[in-house]
Amino acid sequence: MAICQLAKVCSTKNDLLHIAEELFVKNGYTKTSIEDILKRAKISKGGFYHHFESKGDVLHALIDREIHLVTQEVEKIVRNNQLSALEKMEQYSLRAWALLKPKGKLFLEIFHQAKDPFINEEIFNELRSHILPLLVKIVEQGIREGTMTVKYPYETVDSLMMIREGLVRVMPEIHQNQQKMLRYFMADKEIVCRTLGIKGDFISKQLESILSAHLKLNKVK
Amino acid sequence: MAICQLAKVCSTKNDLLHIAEELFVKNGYTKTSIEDILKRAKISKGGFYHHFESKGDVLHALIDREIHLVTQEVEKIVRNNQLSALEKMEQYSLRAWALLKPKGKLFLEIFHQAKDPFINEEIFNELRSHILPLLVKIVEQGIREGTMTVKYPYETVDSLMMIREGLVRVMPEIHQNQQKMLRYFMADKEIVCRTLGIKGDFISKQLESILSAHLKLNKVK
DNA sequence: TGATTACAGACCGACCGTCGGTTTGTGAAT
DNA sequence: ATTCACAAACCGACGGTCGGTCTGTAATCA
Repeated sequence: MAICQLAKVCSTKNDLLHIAEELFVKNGYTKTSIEDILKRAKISKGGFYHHFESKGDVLHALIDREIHLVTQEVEKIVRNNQLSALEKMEQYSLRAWALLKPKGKLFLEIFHQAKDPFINEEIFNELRSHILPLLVKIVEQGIREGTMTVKYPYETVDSLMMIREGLVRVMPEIHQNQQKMLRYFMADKEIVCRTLGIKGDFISKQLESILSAHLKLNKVK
Repeated sequence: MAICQLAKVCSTKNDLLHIAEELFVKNGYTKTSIEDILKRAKISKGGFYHHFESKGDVLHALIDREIHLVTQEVEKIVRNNQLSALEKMEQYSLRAWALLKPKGKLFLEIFHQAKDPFINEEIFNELRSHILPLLVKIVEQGIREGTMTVKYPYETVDSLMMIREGLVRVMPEIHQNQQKMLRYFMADKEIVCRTLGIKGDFISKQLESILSAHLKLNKVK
């Protein structure tokens, strides 16, 4: 019975999170009122505020949940002793570009493009505090291995992340044109190579797969 | 009398703009209510909405005004036939970093650091649509002159602007530490050189002046 | 004098968040 | 088994803020 009660508790909170996620994605954060969530969840204001401190609290919970997932993914890459720094950076880059897909599965993927400055700011800060240190480790490894030459690893990686963040903002515009998308992708690849002092080819094998995924998704549209 | 009347009109509207600017900078856009502005301007709601369509309209007016100024400045640099592409880019870079000063004069300079995601989004889009094409012209000139090597000028410059935009967001953090500031500045310089394929030194003469300006301002703090 | 301009201020509706109160479940004492 | 004490989950009316609208009005101009 105690377990049942606990399950009920979690279920309600999860319901709220789930519904909020759906509405936030569908209508945007600012345009979604708490009452909208209540209506769908068939719960009262009091019930809502029993589980969450504020509307922003729900957003935080959603973002935290997914940032955690992404962080774990990146950590797995960084900790893999089998991989060279180049391979690690390649895997991360592919993952990051996958995040820019027009139709993702994660809340982040969709939400990051929701044009809601509040959310973008939140996600940007969270990614910066969690992912940035991990990427710096990769670059430091690259420097040790002699495949990268970077004077200011932390600041450079930070800057590269800012580009990705900026790309998210302009993605709606870019997605409308496959040629554009391709150019931005190639430019990004070039920028990463140059800023990190990587010589030779980088991201070649899986390039087509990720690109074709983008293009396919655009065709479906 | 007609002139007097017209002058009165402009004066009231300018008063509103001026007060709004002050309050926005001081308390942030979202935290400044229209009534705050009315109180200071000693005007009624009706008066306000006679001159502006909405709260956002005031913001637009303020941003537009200053974007126009910045655009003119950059245009002056781009159109100066005396300058090489490198010199133009150098001048722009210095100007851009001046924008990151903790205490600027322009509304943009202060406001850009106001932590209000809405504003940053606005300014980002405006800068992108007005400044980006101008910078692309510089890079194209650089390519013609053989001092720059860029495969995707538009996308690359776009990315560089995204970095500057991102820097604005984290400036409050960076400004607290002179060493940090210096590293970010140097990293930025390096990134610009590498991504644009610039060989040799870039931004050297005026480097100290702009840096010392930053550092002095920090000391005063 | 009629029309337009430049305001004044009451009012509206949407929204976030609070608060006192109720129900439901839980564990212990009787 | 029943009662009691207590806490967690939940209800919904309400307060207060804020952006925006609407009607009224005084001055000015044609």
